[in-house]
Amino acid sequence: MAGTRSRPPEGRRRASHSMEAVLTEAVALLDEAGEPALTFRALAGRLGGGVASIYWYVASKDELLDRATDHVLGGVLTAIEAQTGSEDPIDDLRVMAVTLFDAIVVRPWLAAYFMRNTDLQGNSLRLYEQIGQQTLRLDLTPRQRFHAASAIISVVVGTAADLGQEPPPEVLDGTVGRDEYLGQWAERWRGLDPGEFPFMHEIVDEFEGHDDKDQFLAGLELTLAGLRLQAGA
Amino acid sequence: MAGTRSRPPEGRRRASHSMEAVLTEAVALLDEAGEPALTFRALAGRLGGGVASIYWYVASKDELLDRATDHVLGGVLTAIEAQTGSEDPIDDLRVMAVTLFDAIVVRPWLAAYFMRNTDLQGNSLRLYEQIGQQTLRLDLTPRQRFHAASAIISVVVGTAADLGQEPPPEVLDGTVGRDEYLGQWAERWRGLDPGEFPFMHEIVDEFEGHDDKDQFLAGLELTLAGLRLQAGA
DNA sequence: CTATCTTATCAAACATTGTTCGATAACCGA
DNA sequence: TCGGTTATCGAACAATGTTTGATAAGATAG
Repeated sequence: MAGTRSRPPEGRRRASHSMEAVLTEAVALLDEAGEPALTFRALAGRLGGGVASIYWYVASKDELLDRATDHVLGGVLTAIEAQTGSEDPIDDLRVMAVTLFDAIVVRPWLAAYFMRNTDLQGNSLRLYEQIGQQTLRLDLTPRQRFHAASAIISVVVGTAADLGQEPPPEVLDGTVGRDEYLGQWAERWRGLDPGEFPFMHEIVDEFEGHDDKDQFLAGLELTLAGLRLQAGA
Repeated sequence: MAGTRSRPPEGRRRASHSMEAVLTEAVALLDEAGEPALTFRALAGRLGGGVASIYWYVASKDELLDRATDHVLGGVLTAIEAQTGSEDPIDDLRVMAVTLFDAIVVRPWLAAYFMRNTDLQGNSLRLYEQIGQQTLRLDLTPRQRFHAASAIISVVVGTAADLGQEPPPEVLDGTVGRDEYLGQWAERWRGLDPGEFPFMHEIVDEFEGHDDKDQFLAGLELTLAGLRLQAGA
C-alpha cells in the first residue's frame, strides 16, 4: 500500500490564517458578489488553505456571517460616533440613520443579516445604544424612548432591505441601464386599468427616474416628524 | 440486461398534482418549520410524487417561493379590502398596516420574500395600490404620495422582519419561555457599565416583558403622525 | 535535548440541497 | 388505432455546509 496514501507534498507549505484575515476575505467575497458568493471553498481558496481550517475559527456559516456583519458594523459605528454632537438630537438621529443607510446600500447583504441577527451585542448593541442616547435628550418616557430607537432602526433597515434588493442580472450586466429598467415597469403600469389602479397612475411618473435615497429620506423624515411631535419640541 | 432496469411497479400509481395543491403544500411546509423546511424532496413526499414533477409547475425554487408568497398574499389582500372605508384615510392606513403586520407575524417567512420580491405585480401590486389609494384622499403631492405608501410598507415589513426573527431553539422547544428569554437579555444589559450604556439601562425595564405588537404600533404611529402633519390635517 | 500537550491545518468523505435528463405513462383529438 | 401534447418520475449531477481523522508546527515541561 505504500504510495497509495498521498505523501506530504514537500513544496507545499501549510497556510497560516488569523481571525482578522478570515473575516476580511469573507467580507471581500460578500462585497464582490453577495451572499451566495461566500462559500467555504471560495474562502479557503482566497486564504490559500484548506476548507476545514475555517472551522477552527468559526463553528458554522451562520457564525461566520454574524462575525462578518459585526466586523463591518465596527466601521459604521466609528463613522457614526464621529458625527454626533449637534444641538438638535433629531438632527443627530438623522445623520446616524443616513450613515447606517449608506453603509447598507453599499453592502446590501448587511440588511439581511442585520435582521437575522438575534444577538443584540457587540457592535450591534453599541449602535443601538448610540441611537438610543439621542432619545435621552428628548422629553419622552422610557417606553417612548425604547419604541423610538427601535422604530428608527426598523425604518433604516426595512427601507434599505426593500430598496437594496438585487436588481435582475440584465441590470447588473450593464446591458440594461437602471433608468431603462424603471421605464419598463413604468410602461407596464401605464397599461393598467385607471379605474382599478388610480394610485399607480398617480405615481408612475414619480417612480420613473426616482432616487432610492430620496425615498428613504422621505420615509425617515415622517418618523422623525412624528417623534418631534411626540417630544413636544 | 433484462431485470436490471427497475420494471414498472404495478401497485404504484402515478401521482396527479395541480398548481393549487403544490402551492398549498409548499405554504404548509413553510408554516410548519420556516424556509429551510421547504425542500423539493419534502414537498414531493407530501404530494406523493416524484421530485422532478414539481419542475413542471415551477421553473426554480425562487419561482416556487414567489408563487407561494403571492398565494398567501391573496388572502391578506381580501382581508384588507374588507376593512377599508373609514372616514379618516389615516385610520384606514393603520388598519391595513396592522393586518399586513399580523399576517407576517404568523408567517415570518413572508417578510424575507416580501423584500426579495422584485416583481411588483400580482397581489403584491394590488396591495401597494390599496395602500396608495388612501394617500389619494390626503392633501399631498404625487411625490409625497409615492413616498408615503412606500414608507408605510417599509415600516411594516421592516418591523415585522426585525421582530419576527426566529427565536433560538430553546425558546421554540418550550424549554425556555419567552419571558425567561427576554429576562436573560435584560440581565446581561443590567451588567453593562451605566456610564457607557445609559440608554440600555434606561430601557431595560421596558424591554423586559415588552410586547412586539406594541412596539410595532408605536413605530407605525410615528410615521402616521408625520404623515398627518405633512397633509396638514 | 526529548517528550508531551496544545494549537492549527488539511484532504477526504458525507449528507443534503437544487436542478437536469431521459424515459414513459396517461390522456385526447383525428 | 395512431400521433402528439401533457404530465410524471427515477436516477444522476454539481454544489454546498459539515465532520472525521490524521498530522504538522509550536510551546512547555522534565
